[in-house]
Amino acid sequence: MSRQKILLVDDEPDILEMIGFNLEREGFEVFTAPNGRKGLELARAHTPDLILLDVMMPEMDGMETCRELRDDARLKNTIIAFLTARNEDYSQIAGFDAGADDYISKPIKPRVLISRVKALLRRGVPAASEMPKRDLSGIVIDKERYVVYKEGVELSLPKKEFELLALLASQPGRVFTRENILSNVWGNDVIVGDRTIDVHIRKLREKLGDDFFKTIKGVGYKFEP
Amino acid sequence: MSRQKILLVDDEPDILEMIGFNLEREGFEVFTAPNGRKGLELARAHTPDLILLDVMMPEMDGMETCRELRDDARLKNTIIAFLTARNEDYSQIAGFDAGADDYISKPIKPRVLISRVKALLRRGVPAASEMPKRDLSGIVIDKERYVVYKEGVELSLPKKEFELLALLASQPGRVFTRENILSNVWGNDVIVGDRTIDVHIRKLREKLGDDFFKTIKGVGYKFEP
DNA sequence: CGCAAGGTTAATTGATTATTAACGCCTGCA
DNA sequence: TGCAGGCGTTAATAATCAATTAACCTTGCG
Repeated sequence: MSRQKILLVDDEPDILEMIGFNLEREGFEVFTAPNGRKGLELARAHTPDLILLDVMMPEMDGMETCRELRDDARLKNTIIAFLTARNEDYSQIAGFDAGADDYISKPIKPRVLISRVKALLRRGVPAASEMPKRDLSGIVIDKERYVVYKEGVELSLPKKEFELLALLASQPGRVFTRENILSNVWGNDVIVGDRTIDVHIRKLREKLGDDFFKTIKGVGYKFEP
Repeated sequence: MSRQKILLVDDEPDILEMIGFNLEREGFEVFTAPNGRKGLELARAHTPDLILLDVMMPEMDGMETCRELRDDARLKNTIIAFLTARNEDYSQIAGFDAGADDYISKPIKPRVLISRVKALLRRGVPAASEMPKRDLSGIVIDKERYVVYKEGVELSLPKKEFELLALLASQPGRVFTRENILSNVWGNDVIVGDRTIDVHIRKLREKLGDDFFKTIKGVGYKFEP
């Protein structure tokens, strides 16, 4: 197999050099671009396996670039990871449903980055996605802050509601039985009635929209973008 | 809390020892059995928290064992994970609906297995699912999502219909008697009239196409791709 | 033809979930 | 301390949808 190609897009030359150097040392073929437009060009020219995209860039930012990348059939399946400054306001990101596969916070130690990159390439899916959980639906769940963004609008849900949402959304599409839900959100030894779950589901539907939560009668609930 | 108990059932002594050793080193209380029958005994004796079940075994295979385990009230809630050889033909896996909670492919690195096991015990829900999706001539059955795709189009069937389909499709071509069907989909102690099955079959025919369900008069029904 | 086995349809029953309101229980705060 | 408000829970009721049945129809075959 030929070397795997990585495209690195960031407006800071230092970052490009530093990360690029480390990736190359690991045997990857690295392309770098200082802005979205150039990045797009290179992506189309080389169809990289992975694209690391800084979110904040002049001229054409990460979000915009990502969307355009996703519009290119040949890049549909390319893994795209956003590089974000730590503590960046996720509500900025939440609004855009650009289609990234993972978020990586800067600054990041080269070794850590390398292993994230390798994991992404190996699995095709974000490993332990560091940050906001995208759900291809304008809904972002930030466990760290106990906050949910719906189309960029911040909602702060009560604990149970949040945890229920987080559980369902952890595997969109998967049906969780009431049993599943109880043992995960409430714990194995707590006894609460079945209706309790319904009520919380209802509150979530109220706040996030009915369509996201599907009832499978006699089976359970699932979250669908 | 006392140590969590894990029952490991596999006919290969090497595997038993290897996995068993690793699980014990992690602090679990491990029981091992070389076949389904022994496994069942041990399960009843110790009510483990998790059962790892090899699918292919002489004497009493994983599927069969699983079904029997599920029939035992005290083991109703025990987590059962199947160990399957990679690339095993899932169409062979009638245990599709035998009631397994997760599928784990062998060979698997001990470290990976351990983390899967821990996740299962912690969450009671499989993390990244290797649950088989049955694909037969344009019909895909996804038990995890409780959804069926017909030529890519998503259909969500009611519980009984879904289970009936899953049963028939678990062994395409094989005839299931009405008795078979009743005991698998409805359970041994439920009494329903004869026409009930017909009606469900009819609904399936309506939704998936007449041709898939063949009636063998005086015998039963079968599913044919 | 007449029976046996299934097929069809629509109505009925039954189970499960949705909804709403109410009740404690905390927490924060004057 | 006592009040206000948010949260989690439950109970009661309504609404929804699946499951079942009953009644009748069709088909194949002796």
